Amino acid sequence: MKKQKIICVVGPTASGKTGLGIELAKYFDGEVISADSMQIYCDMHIASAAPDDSETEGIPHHLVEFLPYGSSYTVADYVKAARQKIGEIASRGKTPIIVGGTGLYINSLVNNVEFIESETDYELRERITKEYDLVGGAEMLSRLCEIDPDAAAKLHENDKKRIIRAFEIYESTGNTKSFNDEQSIKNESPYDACMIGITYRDREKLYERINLRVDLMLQNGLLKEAKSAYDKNLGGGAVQAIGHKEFFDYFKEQISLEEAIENLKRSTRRYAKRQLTWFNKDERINWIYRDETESAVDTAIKFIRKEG
RNA sequence: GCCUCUGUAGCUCAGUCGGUAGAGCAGGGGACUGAAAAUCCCCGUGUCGUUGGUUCGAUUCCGACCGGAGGCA
Repeated sequence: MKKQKIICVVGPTASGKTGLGIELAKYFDGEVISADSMQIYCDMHIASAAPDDSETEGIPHHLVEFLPYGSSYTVADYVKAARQKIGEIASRGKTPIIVGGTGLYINSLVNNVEFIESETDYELRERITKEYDLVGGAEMLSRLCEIDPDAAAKLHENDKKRIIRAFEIYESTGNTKSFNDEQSIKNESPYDACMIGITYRDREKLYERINLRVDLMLQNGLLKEAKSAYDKNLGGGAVQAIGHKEFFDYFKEQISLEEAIENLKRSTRRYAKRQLTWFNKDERINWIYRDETESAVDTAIKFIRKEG
């Protein structure tokens, strides 16, 4: 079977992924699918740095700003939706270009991780969480060790979310997490992905860009957007967005605006670092360093040509 | 000009009654399979301002000098 060719543009926040994705789409007659866990939501256009119509130059962008603020979404949902979009774009004879910074989403899509067809059971999760809070992480981890020693060995007793999830999997499917993980990557990926990574060699330069971008967001009305998110007071994935939550303490009059802005810049820097950790271990990625190359687009095109 | 305080990690500062030093923040590294912009783990050697002196030994005590802050003139 011939594999579907796709292009993936990854990298830390503020590195220029969006712009590169659009340029590549123009060059290869493509359409963009976002791989960003925050750009999926509505009402956080500024904080999530979702592309403006003025930027996209008519290139269709998929999986962007389509979910109501306050709803929940999972990797499994994302992969399902992205696969469908890839199929649609390909059937139009266009090139699918995945652009985004959410490592988990990209990896799961490209590596063809197959998730079990089932909804998240929030009641079950809550029940296990209560148990965790009652008996503590060490006890929970040792219980996990009884049923799934492989998974337990990889977890730290403070890794609450993952310990809980391991029990969740066991109770809802009857299988262990390590068994499910193994099953999930049994089938070869239907995609032949050319991975392009974009960043700065000099970390300081990336951080300068981040600081600058935060200032720009503020000029564009970030504070107002954050305030309206704060007033909504809803749950869901969007409340975790960097760019809103940093202002919540300011709205509560617990910190100054300056402090909030500093916190926001710091959160963004740390996030960028985590993204780099994620992508750096992926050997398939062809890296472009913006501070060392004349034209990121030309370099990217060369990489893509080389891989066919 | 004189007096007082001060100079220790990128920043703010502890500390060593003389045996070459440690916190917070910043930062760095790693992990990641249904919350992932989330979550979790690990990481502190720096001419102790410079230079002389005392001492077995000085970042610590003494002197001079060079920065910084304040006070008196």
